[in-house]
Amino acid sequence: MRAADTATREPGHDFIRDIVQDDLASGRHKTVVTRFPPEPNGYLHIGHAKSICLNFGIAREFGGRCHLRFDDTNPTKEEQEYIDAIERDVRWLGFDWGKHLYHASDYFETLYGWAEHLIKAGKAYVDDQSQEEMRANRGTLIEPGRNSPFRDRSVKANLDLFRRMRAGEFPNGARVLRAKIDMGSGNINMRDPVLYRILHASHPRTGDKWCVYPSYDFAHGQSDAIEHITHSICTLEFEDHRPLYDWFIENLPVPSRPRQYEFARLNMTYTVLSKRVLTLLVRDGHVSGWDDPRMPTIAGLRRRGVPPAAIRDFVRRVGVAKANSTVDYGMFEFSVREALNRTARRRMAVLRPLKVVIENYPEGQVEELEAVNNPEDESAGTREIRFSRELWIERDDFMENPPKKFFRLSPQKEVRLRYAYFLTCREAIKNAAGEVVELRCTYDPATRGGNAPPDGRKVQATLHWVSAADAVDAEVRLYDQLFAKPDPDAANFAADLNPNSLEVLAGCKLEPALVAGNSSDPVQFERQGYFCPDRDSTPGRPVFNRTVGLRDTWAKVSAR
RNA sequence: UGGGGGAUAGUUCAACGGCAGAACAGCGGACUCUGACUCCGUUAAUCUAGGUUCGAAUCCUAGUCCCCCAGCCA
Repeated sequence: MRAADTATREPGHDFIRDIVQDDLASGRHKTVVTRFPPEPNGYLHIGHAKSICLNFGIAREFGGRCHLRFDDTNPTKEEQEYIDAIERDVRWLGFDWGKHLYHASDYFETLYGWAEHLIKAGKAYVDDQSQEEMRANRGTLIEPGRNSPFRDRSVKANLDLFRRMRAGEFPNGARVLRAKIDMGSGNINMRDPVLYRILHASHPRTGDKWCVYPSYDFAHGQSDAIEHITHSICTLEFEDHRPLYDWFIENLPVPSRPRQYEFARLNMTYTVLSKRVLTLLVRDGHVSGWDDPRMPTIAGLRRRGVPPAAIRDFVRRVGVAKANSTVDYGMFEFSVREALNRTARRRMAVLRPLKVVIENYPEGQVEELEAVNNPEDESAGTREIRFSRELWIERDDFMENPPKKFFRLSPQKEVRLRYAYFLTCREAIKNAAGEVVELRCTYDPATRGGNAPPDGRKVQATLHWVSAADAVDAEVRLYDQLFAKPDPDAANFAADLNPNSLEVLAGCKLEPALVAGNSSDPVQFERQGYFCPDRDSTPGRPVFNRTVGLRDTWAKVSAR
């Protein structure tokens, strides 16, 4: 596991870490053992990252270990692709399960034996009711259920039927194995929950060996016990499964007694973290795939250029508690910018180009000017950038009739070209439609390198630019929120999709250093944001993704 | 009308009977060859009503509001 990136900060504690600490201090446990238990039926998202950081983080902080365990009890929904993606994403986030990679399916034989154990103890029975009958007899939230007519079968009959279920004698849905607990319980999970169902389906790991599969409830706690998990940490919706979790631990000859603790799952504004919805977004083509840079999946964030350290930092800031909450997306962006600011090389790129011709700059002359790679990191060094008579600047950096607070270029106004010269706009040339298509400007040779001239003249703005003769054309993809509303409706998510979540810019002008070396590292386009090369790039056509924009005070001021 | 949880600045999280604090967001300023970064300042909260106590966010009582549970999903 990688060293804490937050070493200089408070260690950070929460009610779960408090419990772990107490259990260690009191001697209840010698070491802490946690687990991250994904079901391989989709890709991991930022909500899972919270659980991953919690479980692996606790193991690291308290000198214990954390298992990666696939909760693969439903072969009708699970696929090898997801298994591979999950392993890749957990590793990428910076965590390592060592040799502790497990699957609930590793325990199918043991689990099956424990089911027979329950039958022999008179605590489980085979139920022949149809799904509809079971539902009808389960009662409601306020009315108790009714016992199944098959509830009092003999142990012998139950054993025989259950073994024939396993042998494949019955079709899907014909019978289930149920625990005999209490159909009158106020907790619906205790109303004779299903332990095994018949599923004639091929499993990614066990193939066709089984046609009965344990339910989540019958597999999870027992898997924890087999692995000697000390603290089984899950989300709030499993809180009322805990009595059932404990019931199995108490009624089965399990090798250890894990305990379950629940915390509130992560929610973010403008974001849906529901595997069902994410799956539909992919399936119905609303996004290009699980790793579409607009997706809140780990794979999407990675392609977007978000560093794993930013995700860890975000999760740490959000904290762990039991109250349902929705985190402001801005808090995530803050963590992303903070991580990138320290590490990203600075480069210049013009996204929406406007031609500048410097009338007093000699035709054919080219100069090499020195530029800093990262002001936050001197060891990143410097690079040379070429300057010439014709340049590209950002369209947004020129206004013919600027408002009062506009510091950038306008007719007769002087600005600095970053690392180059002071530049004054002399004339804006328009096309027939009245659009500005070119700026005629002059420069001051006394300001070489961007330094203030001897007369002490100052300038209000510094613009980025790219030499036209040297610029590399590129495609740049700008992303906005996938959803237009801060609280999208998961039940009808398509209606809340942001139609402008992707903006593709062609003909962007890059400084050549951006395509030299073929690096996949994140970069800052100065004054604009953090970007990273996309895997769609080809040698002739680089493609960049905007990870996140820079904080933009001007945009806020100009909007008022 | 059942069972299980939860309510502290706009947001997220602390405070574990003893001065309600942080981060993000906001606002104002300083600095600046990125309207970035950084720095400084600042606005802003204990769900309600009672009670116990020298003292209550914290303990007790009664309410209010919010979330989860009726898959052979996890």
